[in-house]
Amino acid sequence: MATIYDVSVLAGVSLATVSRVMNNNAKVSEKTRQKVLAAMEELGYRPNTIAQSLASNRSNSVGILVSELYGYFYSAMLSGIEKELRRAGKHVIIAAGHSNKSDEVDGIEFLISRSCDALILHVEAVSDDFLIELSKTNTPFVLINRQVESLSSNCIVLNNEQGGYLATKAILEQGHRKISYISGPLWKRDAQDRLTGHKKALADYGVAFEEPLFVESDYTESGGVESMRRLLQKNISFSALVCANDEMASGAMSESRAQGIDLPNELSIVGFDNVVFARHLYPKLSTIEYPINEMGKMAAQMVLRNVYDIDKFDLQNLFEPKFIERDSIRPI
Amino acid sequence: MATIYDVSVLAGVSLATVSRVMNNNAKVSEKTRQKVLAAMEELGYRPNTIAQSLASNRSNSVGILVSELYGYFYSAMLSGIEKELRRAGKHVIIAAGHSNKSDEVDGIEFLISRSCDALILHVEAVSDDFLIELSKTNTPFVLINRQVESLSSNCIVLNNEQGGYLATKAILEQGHRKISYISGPLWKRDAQDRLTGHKKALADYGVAFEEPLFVESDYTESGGVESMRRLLQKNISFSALVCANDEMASGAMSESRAQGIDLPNELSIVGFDNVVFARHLYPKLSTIEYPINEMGKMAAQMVLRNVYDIDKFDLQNLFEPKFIERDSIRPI
DNA sequence: TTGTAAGCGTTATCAT
DNA sequence: ATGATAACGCTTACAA
Repeated sequence: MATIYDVSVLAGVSLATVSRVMNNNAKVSEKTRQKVLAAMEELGYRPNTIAQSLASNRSNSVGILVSELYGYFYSAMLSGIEKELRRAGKHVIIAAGHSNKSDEVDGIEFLISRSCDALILHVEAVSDDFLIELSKTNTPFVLINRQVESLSSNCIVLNNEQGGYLATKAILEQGHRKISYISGPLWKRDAQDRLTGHKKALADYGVAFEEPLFVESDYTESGGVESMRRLLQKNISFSALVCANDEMASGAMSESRAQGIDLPNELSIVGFDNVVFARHLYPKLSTIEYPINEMGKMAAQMVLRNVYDIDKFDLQNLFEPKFIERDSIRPI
Repeated sequence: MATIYDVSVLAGVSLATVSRVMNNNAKVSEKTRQKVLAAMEELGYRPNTIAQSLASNRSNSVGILVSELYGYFYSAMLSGIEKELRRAGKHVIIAAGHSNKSDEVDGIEFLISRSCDALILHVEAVSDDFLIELSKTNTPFVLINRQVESLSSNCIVLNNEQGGYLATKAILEQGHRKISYISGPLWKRDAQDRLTGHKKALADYGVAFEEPLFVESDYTESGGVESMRRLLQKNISFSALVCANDEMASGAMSESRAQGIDLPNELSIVGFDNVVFARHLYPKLSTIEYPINEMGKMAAQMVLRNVYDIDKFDLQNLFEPKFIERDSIRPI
């Protein structure tokens, strides 16, 4: 592999000059620039990025920590990040945190030891205080899906409350008044917010929130079937169901059908997240779109701007969900 | 950040000795080792991986090229790769090739310029000759889902023919004899192989392959609905349908239902790939499992063994699919 | 077993 | 505008 030295010899200039034309950050006469370019071309020269990093103290790489590599949600996020970063010539190093504290901490240390210029983190288990401490080190980061007050300008979040509101509103507008709700685990902020939105929508339409129609679950499909079973056992009627995510909606749909309920005629259902299989369900699930790909893209732009001083982006911290109408809601 | 120099001073030894205990590749007396370890601990020393790479000409990183970051298939593959590599202290750099030649070539060059020690490639557009040329450079690679004869020991592939065989066999065993087939694009090797398996199964059961029951499509959901429409228009009856992937099966199911066909009673369907939404379909789709996560893991092990000389793995090039029984096939 | 010192391929600070 | 040359933090002969 040709080095900068080979180029300088062939072009008959110094190392420094070659470096200058590569980074074009200093004045080089057009004539020598051409000589150098020609030499590079002839040698098929490729700068050694490792050496560049060592010398410049910049790795041009950003570390990404996601909970899992697997699945629609994270892959959409990664895809948004990678595309944007790659376009700017940066690259991504990826680690998984598996939603537990020690893996998350390990992952972060790993990424830092890899000399990442910045981090994009989707962490769940680590504490706010840990993140605040981390912000005092010299590796800047942005947080996706996590709101830490004192770091808020580096946080990118979805307006979950609004999403919860929209889901329930869509149901209410079709005339439903007896509406059950399957929630995510309430220790999670997003589950809380979605529920808050739900309640607000009910209030706006003058419908009382009824405790018996509510069940807290765990965001999984099996949680959905179990919750549906519980709801049905109570023997109180309801014509619609809002689920705090699509997984649970899928479970609830299976269980409903198993119990002989005709979907969507006897029961309207709405989900949340718009995961990929939502439109493969039967009936096709109406749900709330979670623009995670966009949010990943924004995270990338945020580091491009804050860390690499590429100033052409408008930054945005809060993303708005929107309602996706399909076939799972019927007027009453 | 503390450097190896700081450690050596504090421990009262030379740089070289510190390096030796880090890499424990040379004899160091237990006493000095302890001194060094203590010094590292005290300083919170973290080796600078960039400098290590430059000096050792090893980056401890492996480049991954996938067609897309987005979606279950690739995320499952990445997840398998990352987990295995990370455990060995290597890390992954990821690029996307978008199934087109120029992006694939760019991606590969990008990864090489990042000094990856090895590559794991899932490429579709690039030619065999290109890959053969690439194998002459000094960056070794393994190929997932691609068979190149002269590189076969570095190829990891699924036995697609066997998968096609199993899918059709499952249908045949339920007594079906009029079986239609929606194929993937036949310029793709996997589509060919799956079809070959299908034909072989038919032959084994003494059923003739009938051209009118065959349609070539494109592996997409909309291709599935369109193909189903074409099949139905022909007005020849069939009691079962095998689809060369789950996407098309999903499309075919929607279209069938739209045309008033009662699934699975009037039509049995089998898919291929076992993508995540397969079990969310209604009826839950019986399909062929594609162990892509395992294959990713194997790719990582291959690199670990061939490039990093970690010798504890049994390598395997061919993976066997298996039939997943769910609710979409009924006896005739 | 331990130390010395020459790289690794760049960048960046001085001079010129 | 260009050239020397000292870092950057580590590995690895070669000596001792």
